[in-house]
Amino acid sequence: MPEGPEIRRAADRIARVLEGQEVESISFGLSRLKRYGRRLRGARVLEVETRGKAMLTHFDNGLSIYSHNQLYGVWSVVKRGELPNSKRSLRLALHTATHSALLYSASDISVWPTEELPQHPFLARIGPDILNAALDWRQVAQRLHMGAFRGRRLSAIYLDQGFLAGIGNYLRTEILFDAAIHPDWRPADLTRGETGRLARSTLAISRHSYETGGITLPKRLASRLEKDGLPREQRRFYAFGRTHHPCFRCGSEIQRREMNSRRIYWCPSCQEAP
DNA sequence: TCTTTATGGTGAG
DNA sequence: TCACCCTAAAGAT
Repeated sequence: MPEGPEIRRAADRIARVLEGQEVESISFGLSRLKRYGRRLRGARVLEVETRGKAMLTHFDNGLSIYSHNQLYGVWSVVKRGELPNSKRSLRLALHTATHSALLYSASDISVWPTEELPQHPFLARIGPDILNAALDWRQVAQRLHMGAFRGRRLSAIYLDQGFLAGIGNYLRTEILFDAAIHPDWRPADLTRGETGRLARSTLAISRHSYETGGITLPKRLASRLEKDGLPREQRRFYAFGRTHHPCFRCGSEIQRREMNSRRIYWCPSCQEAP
């Protein structure tokens, strides 16, 4: 569940069963964290929030858990006593009287005094959260033209969490496709109209992905493809993972390229190269 | 049993 | 840009 929208949905599920509840017991799978089991038992969960792909669980005793799922972490929320039989390694198990929130496989977990969280090396350097409702497209457009970004290629900017936190490899591809802008462009060379279009797509695609649980295609197109019998994985994205398949807009073959060992996809007709 | 791949991130040069 | 860290599943042998 790696990108911002999926992390935020997991946080929503966890918040529903944890917020306001007392921790009956909590255990950590990583040995360096075991000592916190005792310190968090009996604390009450104040809030579960996300900052990009990082999740923060705040307790009423002044401590917070920072967790980042990287590529592999998976959250599971179950009724108390219903441990899933998973082969994955259990890294965090937080139990209330009625439910358990379980984090598997993640390795980037730490416990912080809440007031020191701003000093966390990741949190200290990330940009605004892509799902922050107060973030408006004009601010995104403005960020694209900040000195740190305006001369770099969009393909690089859109993976940089310092630009906007929560975008990952599939949102990068999907946002650029939706805006019909090739990943090799630099903000400095975009017209005003293109910048605005890109900024709007950035927010629209991210928020849509949050609402649908990771589908970036518009609902009408997605349900038409479902009627056509396509399996779920083939009716999620405009371009991501669709190498050599026809573009949904123009029929051209979607292209794929390797960049920093990450794959990026685009339509050569809809997204004109610089 | 091996190698590869993945929706992520860091630090050196 | 590259090497590396992290973990698990899928694919190749």
